[in-house]
Amino acid sequence: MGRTTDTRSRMVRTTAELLQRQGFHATGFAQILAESDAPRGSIYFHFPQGKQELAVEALRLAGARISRVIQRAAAAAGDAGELVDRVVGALAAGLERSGYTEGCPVATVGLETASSMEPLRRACDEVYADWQRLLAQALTARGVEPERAATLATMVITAVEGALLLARVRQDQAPLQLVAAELRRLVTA
Amino acid sequence: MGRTTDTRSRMVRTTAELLQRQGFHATGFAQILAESDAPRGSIYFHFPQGKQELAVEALRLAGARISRVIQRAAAAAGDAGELVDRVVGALAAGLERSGYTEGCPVATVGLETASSMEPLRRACDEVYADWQRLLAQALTARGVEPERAATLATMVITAVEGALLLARVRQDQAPLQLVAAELRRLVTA
Amino acid sequence: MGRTTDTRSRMVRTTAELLQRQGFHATGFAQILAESDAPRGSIYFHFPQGKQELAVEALRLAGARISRVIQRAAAAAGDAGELVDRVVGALAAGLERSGYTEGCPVATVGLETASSMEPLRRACDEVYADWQRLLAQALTARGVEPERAATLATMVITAVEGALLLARVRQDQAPLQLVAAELRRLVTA
Amino acid sequence: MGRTTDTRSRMVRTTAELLQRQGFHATGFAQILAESDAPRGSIYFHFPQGKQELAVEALRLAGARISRVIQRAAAAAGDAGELVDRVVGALAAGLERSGYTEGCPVATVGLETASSMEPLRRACDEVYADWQRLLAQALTARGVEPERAATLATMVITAVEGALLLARVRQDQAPLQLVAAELRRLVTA
DNA sequence: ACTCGCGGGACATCCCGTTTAT
DNA sequence: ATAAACGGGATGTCCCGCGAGT
Repeated sequence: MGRTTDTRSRMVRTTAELLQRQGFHATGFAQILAESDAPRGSIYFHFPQGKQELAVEALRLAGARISRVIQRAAAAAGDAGELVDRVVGALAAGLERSGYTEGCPVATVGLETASSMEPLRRACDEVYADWQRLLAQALTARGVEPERAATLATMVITAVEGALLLARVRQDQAPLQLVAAELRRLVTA
Repeated sequence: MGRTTDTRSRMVRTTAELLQRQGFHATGFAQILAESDAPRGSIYFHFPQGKQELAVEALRLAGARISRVIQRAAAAAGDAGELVDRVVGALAAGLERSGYTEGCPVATVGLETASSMEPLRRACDEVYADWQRLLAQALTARGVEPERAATLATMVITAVEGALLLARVRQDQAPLQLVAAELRRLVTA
Repeated sequence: MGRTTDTRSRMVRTTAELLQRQGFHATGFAQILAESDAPRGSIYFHFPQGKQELAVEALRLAGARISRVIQRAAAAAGDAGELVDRVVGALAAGLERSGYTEGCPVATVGLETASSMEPLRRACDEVYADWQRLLAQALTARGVEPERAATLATMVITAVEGALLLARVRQDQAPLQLVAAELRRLVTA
Repeated sequence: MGRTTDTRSRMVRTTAELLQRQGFHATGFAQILAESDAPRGSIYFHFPQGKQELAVEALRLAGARISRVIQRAAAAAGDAGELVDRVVGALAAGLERSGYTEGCPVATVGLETASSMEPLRRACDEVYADWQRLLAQALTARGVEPERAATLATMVITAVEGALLLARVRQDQAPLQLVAAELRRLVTA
């Protein structure tokens, strides 16, 4: 990590946004360079492995951002139900703010992965694993039995991921809210 | 006229498969033509609007296939829990059989959609709506109160969609099974 | 010639218009069929030699239309100056009416011709020769010495062709009017 | 930087030649690249707007070449008649040398322009305006009254443009020589 | 640390012409 | 006379990756 140049981190941030909105194959360097105002010559200096390397870093950045959302929710929430509410609320707000284009920052790439994109698949996997760990911890801290917490954390992630997908495709927050209500009951049962 | 229109439907079927595995932008005509053994000159005869038109038709076909899975599960299942089991089981089997490449046949495209791909987004939306209707009907037929059935149907779809995503990215059926168990309890409560 | 079908003559008329506006290479069958509302299967029934055959016929039709303009002007004009005025006036009106897209109906194709398009070049050549004959006749009939009439007819055609080109490119009738005035003086000298 | 930018100007020069001979729509990148021995990958580096941008530059280059012909003729010519002779002579020589394929370097493109090709139309317009200015200056310098010089300059251009068209279509220099003789008399009157 | 220019393959699209069947 | 389907080559465009030159 260390001290990255401005150009480099601007490229990563822009790429994260574009991957979230369009996926890997629809995102070209032309757009990345234009939106991050970076020079073409810098790509293979900063990212010798090319597009995949840049994408992996962008996915990690985007994943970490959501991790922080979960941590903040965990710090602020009283009970498990409120935790779910805060997390879903933050995601729903982002989706709506972006005109239903920015859902889960790793889902699109995760679904695009083929055998030639293993590093990307792995990066997505780690992001989900990280979120699951954080959620399970937060639930355990609220008195849920550890094994049950692990199960519930996975359930929350899957349902929210699916709800983000449906909400985006329908251009309507309803699925997110409906799922939030169900999950609230589930985790507080 | 020959034995035609065979070509056309072969193209649609092949495209459906490729969209499921790779998404829209990673799927090129070269691959579609090669795998469906179709002549290049026929593309714009059969699909004057080009790739999007073909993709819309492929998505509808793929959506209808899952609709039939749901209907068969509804016909065979005793209670609501068994219904969920059968649906998830079929999807999990497909995912595993394909080496974790064939998850939901419309999710990838749904997440790739930008403003210039409205017809695709709409097609995905309709597919999900259709599934939701079928599931809600099946639950109502098993004694669930209609409004609750609608909610549960959406919940089932979102959780399964998310589970298909996690399972694919993790290359492991565990999320699907875990979600199936939770949903079984939820719909039979 | 004889009695052509409706479809056939509609195709020729539409093609004439498109050749005048866009030239040969920019005019495709798709557009011809759409604008003439003709069925695709008719092309090679009516025009076995394909696009060039259709274009040759269209050029002849368009050439004959201008020939009639010249003949009408000759019939109505008093002196040679008025003759020039009437011809240029008709062409200028057509150019303006079409939003500066319809200049000379054969010039574009004439300039596009390569060695593989000999029939087209010849058709254009004949059109110009026809116009020159008609103009020379009309001038001779007004007392101009035959040899001089031939020269002046050619001069009128070249200057008007050039003026149509400049007027179109400039989107302004000025070059046509200026040229008309000069030619009037020239032919009445 | 190597010996670069050589490629770029070679592309422009080749394009100018092809536009003169075939027009815009008949000129493809394949031919441009082959005849200028340029790498395919450089097109959109040197000309981000694509074919139109390249064509505009080619038209300007070709226009400037004729401008120099006019300036040289003006420097060398004694009276206005000789000026016309020298200009027409140079154009006629080029036309004949090329086997009646290279007439006016901008006329074909000028006539092909549709609404989607505005930059091309404008480039042609400017070329003609430039020639007209140079010719008018040269005539004024030879004692012609300024307003009359402007008119005559336009007349010379239109007649020569038309003559280049007829000569090309007829594959015969006669129209050019005939027009040259008439113009000589006109400008020295 | 960064840039210019190359390199050439792939993309979706659209072309004109033909064949086979009415 | 027309239709349906093929046939495949060509179009302009855009892609990602590299290397020589500071």
